[in-house]
Amino acid sequence: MFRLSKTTDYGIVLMAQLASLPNGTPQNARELAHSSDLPVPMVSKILKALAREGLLVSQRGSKGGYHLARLPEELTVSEMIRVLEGPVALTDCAIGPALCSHESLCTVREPWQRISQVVEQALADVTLADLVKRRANGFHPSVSHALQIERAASPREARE
Amino acid sequence: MFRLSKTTDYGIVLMAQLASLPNGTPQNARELAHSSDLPVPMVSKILKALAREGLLVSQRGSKGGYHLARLPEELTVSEMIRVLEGPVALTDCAIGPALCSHESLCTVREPWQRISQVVEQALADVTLADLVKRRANGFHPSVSHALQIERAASPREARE
DNA sequence: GATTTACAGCACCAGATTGGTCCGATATAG
DNA sequence: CTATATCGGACCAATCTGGTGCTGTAAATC
Repeated sequence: MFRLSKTTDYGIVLMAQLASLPNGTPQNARELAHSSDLPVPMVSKILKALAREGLLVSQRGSKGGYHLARLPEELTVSEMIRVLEGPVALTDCAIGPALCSHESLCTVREPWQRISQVVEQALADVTLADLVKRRANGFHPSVSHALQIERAASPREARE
Repeated sequence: MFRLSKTTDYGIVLMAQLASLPNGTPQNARELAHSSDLPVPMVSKILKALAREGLLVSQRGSKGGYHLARLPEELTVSEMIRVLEGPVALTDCAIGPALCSHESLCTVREPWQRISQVVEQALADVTLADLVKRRANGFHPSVSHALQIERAASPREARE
């Protein structure tokens, strides 16, 4: 269906939740699950994965929990997706060579690689900090920036 | 895993195959399956869907088959994906409002909508014709064009 | 008009995803 | 030191999507 899995979706929501409070404040799985209204086991599992991959730091024992391993400005959506569901690529063959038995016949592999790079780049242009910016001013600079670029630069209608 | 489904992947390969021969020449399911080395039942099913959705025209009876309903230049990757797997959006909540029970709590919905639009736009910038262009000159203008734009316009490293 | 050829729709199976439980390890509080 | 709170990992069940196959029906040819 070309959607992010719930695991990833939830994971990013949780990261955003953690990013919205002062860094260093540990938050435990149950609290996070409750404040975002997500199933506890799922949240627990996702947080473990994020800690294992080094995006979160875990603290055991009472008063323990998780906190961000890096500043929200230093963490891109692309990276979070990569950690939670593997490399960003629209097709398997876009990841690299020798992964698809049809390579010799298939004429669309190279275009897919390029398209995947464009998508990856778009996702790499948005940081966790961008996701957390308040709607106070109703604007998210870097995202809408990227959108403007895309729109202005390659209007298909105008090319044809 | 954030991949296109095989259905969509195969579907686009098949469309490309059809686009690479003179329009109007009908090609049947078995021939297409054989020339792209894909399972016949799958190919058959995909072709049906594409015909039902108006991207292909089907011709029954002997000497029948499928041919493109439009010129390859007039058909975007975005549209093929939409037909084969639904609207392009990274999360359900990016499609529209009132689809997720967490909307009131969730702070990342609007950013997702914008990101999805960027991705969609990137996919809308590539036409079926672009996918079929031969590697003769080793270059795919519009795709690499889009990539250049992205790269040049928003280098995260330079902004920070 | 009978035969052949090919599309159309329905039903089934498999593997991934989601959500859950339990127990062991570890750090803090008192 | 002991008790408690929390992470870490293994394992499991239900659901859902995606992939596959079969049978029926329409169209073209001869």
